[in-house]
Amino acid sequence: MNKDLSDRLRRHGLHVTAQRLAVLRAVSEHPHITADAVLDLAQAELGAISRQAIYDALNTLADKNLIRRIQPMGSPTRYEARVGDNHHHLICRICGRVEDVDCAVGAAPCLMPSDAMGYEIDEAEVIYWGRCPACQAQADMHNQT
Amino acid sequence: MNKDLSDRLRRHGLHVTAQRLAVLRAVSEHPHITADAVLDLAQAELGAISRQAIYDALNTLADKNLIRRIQPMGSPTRYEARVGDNHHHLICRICGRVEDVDCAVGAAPCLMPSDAMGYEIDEAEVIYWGRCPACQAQADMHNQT
DNA sequence: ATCAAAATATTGACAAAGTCCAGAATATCT
DNA sequence: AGATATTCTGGACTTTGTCAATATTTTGAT
Ligand SMILES: [Mn+2]
Ligand SMILES: [Mn+2]
Ligand SMILES: [Zn+2]
Ligand SMILES: [Zn+2]
Repeated sequence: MNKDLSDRLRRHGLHVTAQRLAVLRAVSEHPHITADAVLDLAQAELGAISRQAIYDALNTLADKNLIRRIQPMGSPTRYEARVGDNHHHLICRICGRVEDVDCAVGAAPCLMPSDAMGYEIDEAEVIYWGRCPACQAQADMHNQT
Repeated sequence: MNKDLSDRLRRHGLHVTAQRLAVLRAVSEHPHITADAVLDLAQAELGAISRQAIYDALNTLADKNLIRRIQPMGSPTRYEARVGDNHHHLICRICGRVEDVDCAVGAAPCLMPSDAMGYEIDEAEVIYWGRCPACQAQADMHNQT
């Protein structure tokens, strides 16, 4: 319930506000959600909340690592509350579906590129692009002779 | 020279125009360039070219796989002419530098996630995030006691 | 409970990166 | 030369997000 979310905020040194709770709940319950969709959910929950408060909350939560951003090409930034496991994503080129994928080799193996060139790497962001089963079926329909 | 670029266009079924040549040259000679920078270079080369023509050319070239888009967080879309080798990128969180990195394990090994979930995967996009050597040095300066 | 300081939220303007439009003009290919 | 493809103009418009000044809320110490 709210106790859980409040604690998460407090543990990270953040004031607990209705706005942040609504945003954190929206992201927790809807993985890979856009800021716009968060706004809709939060407005439904609170009656009113400013767009700026949404962005403030999302940015603060991301800064404090309570949530994570992903930014697929051609889509606005998306947010998820599943953090700390360096998991990857699988995105359909046709319909935009996003799936979570566990790290391919084990615990964050992808942090090791073939040559780090002196960089101090803290994250490997991996997106697999393809066509989801539904969109494949759809395409097959179309190709029927 | 121009012969090379023209052939690349023709081979992909595209009309050869001064605008497309200028755009393709800009991208080929400046890996990870932004649309805005392409506009500057093309204007310098041709005297005049519309912003719309830049985007038309970039989108057409990307559609035909003559160039590739990458879209790092917090930066506008970037374009590069190095295609077909599924190479990765290393980006500095501080200054935004972008480096090419060869595929980690061999020939596009990353196309295999731990579980493809029925997706038909055609690309694995990998971005390593970190701090470049210069930005590390800068930070160290600051931390000097 | 009360109160002040610090942190947040609201509001409205603003900005960046693109897209869309639609007819007229031009260039390319065969 | 003729058919087709591309570009130009240039403003309006959209989406995603930030900025800055002001108002409100939260927190922790009385
Ligand atoms: Mn995820
Ligand atoms: Mn590259
Ligand atoms: Zn799909
Ligand atoms: Zn750097």
